[in-house]
Amino acid sequence: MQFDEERSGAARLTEPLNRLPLRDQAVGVLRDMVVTGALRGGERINEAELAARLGISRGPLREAIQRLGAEGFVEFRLNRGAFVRTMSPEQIRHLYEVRELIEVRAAELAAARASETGIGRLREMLQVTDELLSQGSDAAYPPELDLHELVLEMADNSELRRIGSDLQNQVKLARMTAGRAPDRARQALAEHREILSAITARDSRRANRAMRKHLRASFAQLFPLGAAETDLGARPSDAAR
Amino acid sequence: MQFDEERSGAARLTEPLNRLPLRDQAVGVLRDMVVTGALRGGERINEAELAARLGISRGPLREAIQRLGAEGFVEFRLNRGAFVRTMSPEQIRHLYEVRELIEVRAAELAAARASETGIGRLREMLQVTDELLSQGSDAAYPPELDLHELVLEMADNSELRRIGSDLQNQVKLARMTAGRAPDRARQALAEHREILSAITARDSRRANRAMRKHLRASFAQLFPLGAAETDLGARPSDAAR
DNA sequence: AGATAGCAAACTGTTGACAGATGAGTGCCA
DNA sequence: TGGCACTCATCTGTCAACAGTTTGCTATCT
Repeated sequence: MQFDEERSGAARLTEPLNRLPLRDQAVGVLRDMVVTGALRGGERINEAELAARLGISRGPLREAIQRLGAEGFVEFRLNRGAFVRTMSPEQIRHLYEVRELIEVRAAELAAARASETGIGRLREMLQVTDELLSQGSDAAYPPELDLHELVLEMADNSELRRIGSDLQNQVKLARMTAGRAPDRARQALAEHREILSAITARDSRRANRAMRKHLRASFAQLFPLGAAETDLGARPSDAAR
Repeated sequence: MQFDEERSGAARLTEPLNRLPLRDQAVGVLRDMVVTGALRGGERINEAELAARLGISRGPLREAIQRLGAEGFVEFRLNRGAFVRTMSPEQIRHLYEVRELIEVRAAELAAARASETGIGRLREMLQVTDELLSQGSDAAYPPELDLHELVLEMADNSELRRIGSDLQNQVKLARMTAGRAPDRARQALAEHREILSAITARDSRRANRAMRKHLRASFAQLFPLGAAETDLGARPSDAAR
């Protein structure tokens, strides 16, 4: 999100040819710490201690914390510093409402707009998905393969991608505060398969329905009851262009 | 966005009872400087000079710049610092695509969900709008009255509001880079009136259409040609709940 | 004259230290 | 024994200075 070279995954404190500013490395590490629970919801961030732990000084760390703040990972209290954000069930419901809006449209656009090379990448992922499905239920994607990020990219709209990635982060935070839920990996894979299949077939309507179904199931898993509260309707829209 | 007390408008470097951290005051000032053109697109931000101009040191200023970065107002280059972001015509098109998605839904939800007191506030704004319409064409809303923010608030979804406000900022940036366009104030007021009327009547379909029409006209003004490129369809959706 | 290597100024990235605020703990008083 | 004021350690907010990089300029060589 800041430099070309930055990747969203676990940024190590190593040194590439052009080592990134400590601030940017810290952003990556902090994001990971929040979504993995190394920093727990509601916990106060002790700057001096954390800086020492990362082996940097408070300056770059404070800059990183500001970024986390803008991304919704932490909140600030006057003269008390930063606290890891917790999301209320209502906020999580709101989040999934917006996520559905964004990602369903992304799936539609991906089906309508994806380039040939893009379709190729989707096919690869589809193949990986099928292999995982044929294997055991403890299957998991390799970490660099993320269906939602891929769909957002295929949609070919820089702003949609920016917002979508932001929401992906929020979802990770929501999963932390809501606590780990029962294993849904296998089910999710099957839903992914349907999404991928629809997009590679360039079928916007089917992509719409498949993504919507997937997201609602994902939400229902977080809150087994009351999932039907959001009634946004599943009407497909005409494809763009 | 960071503390309760922060307001989005022109934050002065004064001191309330609990004076905000310099960093937060700087965020407000910098946002204003970008959207008013005091800092021009593409311009490099000289930290030492700007800090001196604001009467603060580089520390808090750098933290503020990080926030601006996360908000999309500035971009970073390694060892070159921060530069005020410019948006390409394509990025602006993308922005308006997403804005339509978000704000049209917000208008629908506002019509469906707005509380009685919320409807009251909308009626007030409707009245102000009518007064302005009956006056000269140089009429303008008082700065604290923003239809789009109000609609986002009425939609009663914290995440939708967060994303929507973010997009509002992007739009301001887009207006700067696209340059001031011909006077559309009067036309915009009429469109606002239709939106307000629809929401206070709790008519989601009409609110949908009115907001969509308004946003497309707003986009067309920035790019008089090629506005029809985004063909997202104007189908109304069922109201939520 | 044009190109190139070296130098110096300017600026970012980073650090450590100071000042003010917060809140937990302590002792005093009713 | 319960409540309250005070004290003090801890931590955030802020600043000033140091270090490494980038870039424009100058001088030299071809």
